[in-house]
Amino acid sequence: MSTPQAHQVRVRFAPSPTGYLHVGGLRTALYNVLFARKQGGTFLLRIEDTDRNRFVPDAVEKLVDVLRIFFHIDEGVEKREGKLENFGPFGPYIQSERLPIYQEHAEMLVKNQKAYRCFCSSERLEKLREEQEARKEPTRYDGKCCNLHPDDVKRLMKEGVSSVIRLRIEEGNDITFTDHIRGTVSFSRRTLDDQILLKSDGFPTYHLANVVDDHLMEITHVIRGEEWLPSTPKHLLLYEAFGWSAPEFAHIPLLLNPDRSKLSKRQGDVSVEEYLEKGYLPEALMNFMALLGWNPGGGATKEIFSMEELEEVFDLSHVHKGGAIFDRKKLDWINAHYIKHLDATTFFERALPFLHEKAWFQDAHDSQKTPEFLKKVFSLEQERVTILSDIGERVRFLFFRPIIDVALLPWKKNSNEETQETLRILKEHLSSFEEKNWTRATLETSLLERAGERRGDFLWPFRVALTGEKQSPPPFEVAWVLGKEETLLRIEEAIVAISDSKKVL
RNA sequence: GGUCCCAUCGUCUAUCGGUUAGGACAUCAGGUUUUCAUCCUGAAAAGAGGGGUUCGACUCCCCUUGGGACUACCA
Repeated sequence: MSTPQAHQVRVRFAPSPTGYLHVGGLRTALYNVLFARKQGGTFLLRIEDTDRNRFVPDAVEKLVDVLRIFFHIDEGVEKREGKLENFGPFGPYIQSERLPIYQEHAEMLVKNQKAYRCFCSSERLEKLREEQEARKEPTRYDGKCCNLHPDDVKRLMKEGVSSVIRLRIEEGNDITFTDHIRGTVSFSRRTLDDQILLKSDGFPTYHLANVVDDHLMEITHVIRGEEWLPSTPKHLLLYEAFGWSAPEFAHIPLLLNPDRSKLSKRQGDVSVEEYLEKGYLPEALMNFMALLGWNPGGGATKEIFSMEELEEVFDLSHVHKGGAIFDRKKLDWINAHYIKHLDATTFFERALPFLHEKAWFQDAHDSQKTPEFLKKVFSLEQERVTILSDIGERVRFLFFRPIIDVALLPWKKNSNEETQETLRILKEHLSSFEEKNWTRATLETSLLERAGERRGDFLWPFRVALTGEKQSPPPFEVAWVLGKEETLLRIEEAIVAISDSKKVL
């Protein structure tokens, strides 16, 4: 006999496959994972695909792909050799593969009078609801079928009239439970509807499937979004009807749009895939999400947490109750912070694919696509990009010779002649450089020394000549990346440009 | 309409009856050997309102207001 694992914490993330992972879902998953790890428990993934009308091809595969970038899944579904597979002792973990289980359980409830067959058509239900709304009454099932004679049920079934199974909610005490985040929550039974458990197509509704699976999979803590709080009493009633003890609940606050409504597609990016594609780092995303609604408490002001640290300190008791606006600016800051702290090699490896995606990069010269060159470019970029897809955008002049706007060249009130003279001095100075001295440090030291007090006079035309821009990394760094030959060429072009402009005048 | 949840700077939040109500993002100002970025310093910025309880409430209770979620054969 194996020891009963009554005290073993088991939590689940149970998304429905919509085609992409919602950031709110990612945070729910994160809180589940953190809670599980802290307790030394198990985190499982269950797929709630019980709505055939919303079937999206490959959605489960996509979900699994994204999720595994962030978390290790102990039980559930994963891709092995490109194929979806259930793994773990309580499978299958995909609800559409568990239909008979739900059907049996629903029938069991009917047999025990805890549920009943309802033959009302969708049309009748819809009309009923409309009438109730018109009368400003609570919309709910009127109980037409709740006391059907067994013979009638038999007859209707025989005739093939489509039917659903509804939970029978009877008079009784208020339903009260303790939520880990909200404390005691209480609902009156009278406001509860006779919830549909099994749809006419034989698929379970969320309520049935969720309760049956959480019980069968021995889930100890249900950590889910606050939108489920109002249906928790129904779930509790279901556990009771089955004669099961219910798991513990923790309803975490919602993620909000800037206008404080539930975070939605309409008002910005909600798909985790999109954030990843834009170059938000998974670890930055985790850090940011953890802080939306949770903090370590105790007056701590630390804001940067690795996943390991989070697993260490996370605690449901420090989860906030109110919803949190998804603040993109703060995410940007955290992401930039993580990027800056990446070691150069890692940054290079992770940002490179984003450069390869740029259409303009394809037109760059082969010598500018070598790792040697790109590493120099990236060293200029690391402290300047917020998201990885920013890579290269601000420094295209490193790949393509800029067109010089002569008007931009002079520093402050300097004349064209003075500027041209400066550029000549620069050219001469740089020409004398030996190739082996063409390093970042040497260039900086040497140029600053040559410029002396007149830094602006020197560095400004230098920058414009090299970049064509008013804003750029320091010109000696740009020169270092470009190399001696290209640098001298660009300076010469600027000198010529000034001469040409004089002729026109 | 009904049920439930929530309420500290613009945003994320600390505070678990006694604090000059703290931090971070964003904003603004200044500095860091030219611009951008980084970095540093500083500034402005909050307890929705009304009742209680208490020697003392941001903190506990009630009401009001405001916001949100749910109210499908969707999850």
